[in-house]
Amino acid sequence: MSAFEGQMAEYPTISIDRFDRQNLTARAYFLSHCHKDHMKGLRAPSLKRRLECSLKVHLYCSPVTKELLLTNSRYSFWEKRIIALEIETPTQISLIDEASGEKEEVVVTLLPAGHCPGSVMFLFQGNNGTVLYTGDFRLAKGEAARMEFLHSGNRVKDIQSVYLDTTFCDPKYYQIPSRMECLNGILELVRSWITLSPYHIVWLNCKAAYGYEYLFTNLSEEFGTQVHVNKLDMFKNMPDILYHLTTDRHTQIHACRHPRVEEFFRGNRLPCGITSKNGTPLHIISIKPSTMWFGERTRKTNVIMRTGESSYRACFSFHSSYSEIKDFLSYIRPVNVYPNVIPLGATMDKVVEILKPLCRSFSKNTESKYKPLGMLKRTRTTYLESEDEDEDLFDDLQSMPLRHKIPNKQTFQPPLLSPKPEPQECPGQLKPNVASCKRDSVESSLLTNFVDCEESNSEDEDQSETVTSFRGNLNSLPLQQQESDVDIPEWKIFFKNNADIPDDGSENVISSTEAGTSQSPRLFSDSDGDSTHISSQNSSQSTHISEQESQGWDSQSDTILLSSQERNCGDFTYFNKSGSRVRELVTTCQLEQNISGPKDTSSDLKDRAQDVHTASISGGATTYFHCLP
DNA sequence: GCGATCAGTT
DNA sequence: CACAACTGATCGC
Repeated sequence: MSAFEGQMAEYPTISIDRFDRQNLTARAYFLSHCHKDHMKGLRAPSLKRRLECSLKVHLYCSPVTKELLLTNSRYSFWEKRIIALEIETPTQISLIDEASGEKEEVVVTLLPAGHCPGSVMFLFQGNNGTVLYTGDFRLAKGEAARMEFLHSGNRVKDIQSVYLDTTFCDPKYYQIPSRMECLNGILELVRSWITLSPYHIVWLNCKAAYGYEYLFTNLSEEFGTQVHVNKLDMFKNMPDILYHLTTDRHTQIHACRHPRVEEFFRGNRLPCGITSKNGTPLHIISIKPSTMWFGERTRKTNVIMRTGESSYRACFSFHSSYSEIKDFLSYIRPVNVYPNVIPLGATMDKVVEILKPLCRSFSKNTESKYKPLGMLKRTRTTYLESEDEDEDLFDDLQSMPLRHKIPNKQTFQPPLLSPKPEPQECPGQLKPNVASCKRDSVESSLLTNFVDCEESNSEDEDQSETVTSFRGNLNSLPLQQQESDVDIPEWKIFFKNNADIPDDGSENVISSTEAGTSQSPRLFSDSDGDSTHISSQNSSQSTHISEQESQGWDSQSDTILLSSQERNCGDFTYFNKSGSRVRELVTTCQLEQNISGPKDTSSDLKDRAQDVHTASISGGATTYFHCLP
């Protein structure tokens, strides 16, 4: 749960993900994603009143978030005041104090966060430095290196502060199986059940929250079976999701909900009420997505656990694991880091103690201030923190030698992908042992196995040593390029294989258990290492919102959008009130001056010029599923 | 009656 | 396995 109060030290006149108390006077609002704990105060009468008399105040978010928000009529009063910003499109925003007329410029860029549909991080650039607010995120190791806008040229931007999702920032959450491993485990479990007969039904016991959509779309795609949900109107303009959902209860996969689900389930009844089909009773299993984690040295990562006769838990996480968080932060190496979340059982101090060593200011204090003789330009690592007045006089090349951007344009590696699992390999669906059904992976058999849950996780382990032993590896991440590469810059790039689990090559342990008399499926899931193929590269979850959306450009006079193509030319592009596009040509230098203030120096200018220059990928498509499966 | 907050549940 | 939302009780306006 986010404990972020809404304001960042560097840009206190904007509020993010909080809309109450001191945030009521913000000059601009930002919403990273559509989860309730990030929307506190967003529909309060006090804010509504403020809005009525402060006409220049807007709420900025991704197009998908805007759509999800406005589907809820309680938020419709925002309609004229929301401005959807395209992903990875730097946009200049004027922060105006309506009383004094005082004005400050800031450039914001939305980066996909992989948490739920529409979820983004906000990268702000302005007179008080570059800061990153991550919102909630799940990014695999190495993803930061692939994010174009965290870089200037081939190097990481100089980021002053990161406001970080620290939900799992505790060594006990060292590793969480990758999205793909989890998805594969669930796919196999579902397959083993619904292929038994048309009366075999799977119920996904999901929370009422966005974030499971990629699970639904993958299941639907894999089995040609739409998923039953209570409500789908929020996806009316997202055909790639909508297509895989249904409100027709006659389907084998359900994700419907009911306040008294547990009692329903005990009575062999689905939350939507049905218990039989054509008079034949249904055989229902429940799968409850839950976060599972493993210690640093744990090899076996069972992504499916059996918790009862007809109940399973499946590994599923909206948030990055401890090692993913550290990987992300150690790549960015900001001067400061501020946790947005205090994990249960932890304290702010403890979290900061973990994160500080990954920041530059820490290096300054603890590492020797060795400077090679003859070096004309000092490194940032040594001095930076105190004052940044003059930092820009110095080239920072020295300070970031280990971090190289991984090119975004890469070719997707098909060999590991077997989009459709070979059905012929699963002749005996009735056979309890699904091992025969496993998909081939190139290097390792990817068994999926459940572990009975009689004993709760024995997996947890030696957490005490994890911190120290891990510390040495922090800068080692950029070398995962051998992974697949993709050409399309949007969410799909996250669907490739990431060797995000440290692999020391130990063996899988398959703990099939329980002779079980029922028809319960036998599933294994392991994951020793790299997950492999995913069912498909998949049905475009690139939920582009259909045309009429992504407008909302009413009263955008304060917003300037630097669109992809034009950025190269140093153009300004923005939208006028009628929604039509207006371009205003400026030179790159003019642009820089607009963005940066008096403190700017040549180096900073150079950096930003590079930003503009390198910002040319990612064609202008509308909107995407910013949940990165 | 509405909203904020808290405890409990899933 | 701890995410995120819902429910219900209580308090205040």
